[in-house]
Amino acid sequence: MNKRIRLKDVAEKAGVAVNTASTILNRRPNSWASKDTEARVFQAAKELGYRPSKTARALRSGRYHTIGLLIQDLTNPFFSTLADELESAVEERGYDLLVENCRSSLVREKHLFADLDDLEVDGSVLWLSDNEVFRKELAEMAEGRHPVVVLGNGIPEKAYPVDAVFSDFTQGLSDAVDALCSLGHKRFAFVSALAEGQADGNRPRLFQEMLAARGVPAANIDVLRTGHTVESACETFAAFLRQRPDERPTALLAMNDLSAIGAMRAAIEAGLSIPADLSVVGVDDVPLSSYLPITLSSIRQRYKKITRAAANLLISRIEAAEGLSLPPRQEVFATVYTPRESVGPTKG
Amino acid sequence: MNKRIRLKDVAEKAGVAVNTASTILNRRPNSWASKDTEARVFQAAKELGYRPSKTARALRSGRYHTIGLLIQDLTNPFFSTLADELESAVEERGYDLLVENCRSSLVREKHLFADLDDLEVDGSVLWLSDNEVFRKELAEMAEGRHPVVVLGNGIPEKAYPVDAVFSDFTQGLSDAVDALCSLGHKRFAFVSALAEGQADGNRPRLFQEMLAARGVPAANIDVLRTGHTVESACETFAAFLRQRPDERPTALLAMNDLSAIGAMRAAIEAGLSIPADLSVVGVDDVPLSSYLPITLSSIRQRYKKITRAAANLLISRIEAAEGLSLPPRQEVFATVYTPRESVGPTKG
DNA sequence: CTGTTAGCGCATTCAA
DNA sequence: TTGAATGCGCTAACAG
Repeated sequence: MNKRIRLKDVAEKAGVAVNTASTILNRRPNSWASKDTEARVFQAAKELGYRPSKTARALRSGRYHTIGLLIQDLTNPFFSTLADELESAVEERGYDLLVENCRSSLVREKHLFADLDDLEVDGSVLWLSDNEVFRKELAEMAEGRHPVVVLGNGIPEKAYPVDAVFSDFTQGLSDAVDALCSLGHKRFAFVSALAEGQADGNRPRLFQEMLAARGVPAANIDVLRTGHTVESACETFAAFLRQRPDERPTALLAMNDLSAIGAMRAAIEAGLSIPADLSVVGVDDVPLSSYLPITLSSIRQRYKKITRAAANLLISRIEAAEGLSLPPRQEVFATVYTPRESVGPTKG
Repeated sequence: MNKRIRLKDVAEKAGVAVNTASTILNRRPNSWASKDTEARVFQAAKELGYRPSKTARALRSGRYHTIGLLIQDLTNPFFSTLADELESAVEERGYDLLVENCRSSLVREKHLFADLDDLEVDGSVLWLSDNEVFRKELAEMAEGRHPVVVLGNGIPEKAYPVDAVFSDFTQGLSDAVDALCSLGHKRFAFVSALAEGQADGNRPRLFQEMLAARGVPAANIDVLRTGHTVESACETFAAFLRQRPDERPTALLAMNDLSAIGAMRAAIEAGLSIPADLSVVGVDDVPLSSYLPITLSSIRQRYKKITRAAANLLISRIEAAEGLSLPPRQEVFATVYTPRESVGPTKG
């Protein structure tokens, strides 16, 4: 029944004009209204329970006080943690977070990306399936008035035309490889978790090069392509184990914790014990990893740092004076290898 | 610098008036515009790359084509799965989903709840920490024009004044208890995962009654209160195990999978083996549960059914003729006990 | 079948 | 210092 309270109602109750109320309630600096009127306006607003209409404000001002986050799969703890942290980060700066969930579909990703500047947000943070694929579109966005920052693993060879925050994969990976090699591992599997139709990127190569530098020939490395769900990693690795009863790898590195967990499960079901028969390392260091029945070694991403950096880059750009066009910036955070129970020496 | 394309631009290009363009683009039924004009309008819209402003549309129509979802903790796979499924469900009906994350804070929950009808949504789905606490406010919402459906575990003794979808806990719980008892378990622990300051509700009592019916005295049941994170469940149960080196429970039931995983971890670190020394049952059946190194027995909630039912109830109410006021409806879905590796016979 | 008009609630010129 | 207009982009009455 109670109709919506408008600014007009507040103004009337306080005995002032709407714009006066507006200026006061928004604490605009150039208001030299008397202390008394200010008090009256605030009082009226409070008594009436006035809530400004975000929609009207947005329509008028073109500002939404909201930032978007595009992620691949909300169901993946990595992304939900990322969303959670980013929400905290932007909220401190007075922004809401709007999550755009690709649900592991590349075509959905295309659509969401295309609709990005149609979104009611002031800017967006993007964790794309593959930044390279969108390089051209990103360049176009940089021209437009929709600020964007891309996130990702690994530093691109050529810098992107937009703000970016990356995890530097090499440090953590290198430490993991060192650890595995010094534990005597000689045969490796690499599980790259990818969406359907997605390219491998340079990760497998990076892994191979690191192992090569430690004397492990490419022939001793099996590269498995799986989807990025637990299920698919489990199935893929199970199939692999079946068709390879001997000459099996003794160490496995998966591109994310979910895949690592899936592969671990497949190994267990195949009768292998972890880490005695197979050492497993994941990537992301999802909160759950350290609480699994067999705790999972992982290459940790710095969630807090990444999200805070992204929030800062994006919001600074949003709030920068209109004309001012900042050059693209890039920040990089190291990853850290975190050994846990899932890694141990080879039996042999 | 490409300015925003407005409806007016499309209309001009097509040589019609704005409202004509509006009626045509929105495929309103009462438009008897000539096929030819229609084609011209669509063509113009396409060529110009017209994207209607949701903000303006919302301001004008009071409809947002968005529904809100209030959850306790996005980081908890149960809630992220719920969000994911609900998003699918409402999208099929042409709505977006806006996630409101309490981040495990009851005060934040209060705020989000209070701001609910300030939100730019047509209605909301609520998974509250405790429906009873909000009973009064829910009744008020039912009066207002913000449709709401509450979700939850367990059927309330007194029906709520709003639409509701519940998981019926008793079936699954009863089956779990049966299974545990027939495996010879005599001493039990109950881990109720709660936010700080949250009441236990009737769950512990329900559990005790079920066990009593099977001849297990209350003295054989330890009720542990923990937070709802893995960490807190792990710590709480670890502390419990330390102070109770003997007379330990041989079976544990946790109010959600995350707590079950935390407790499981604590048991393992205390040197117990699962299920030989301790059987563990969770609630929710989070997707990950069946892929853990020791797969977790769980009382499954029917995510798909729950979210679809919620979407139907809410959207039907939203789209119901203005005047028509539907009575509160309630739907209930059974839970199903899903035994896995974490449950086995007692050693003794 | 099409065009004109009047707001949705707010912020922001301008006068006063 | 404050009040009266203007319009953000769109939809929905109307009247043509």
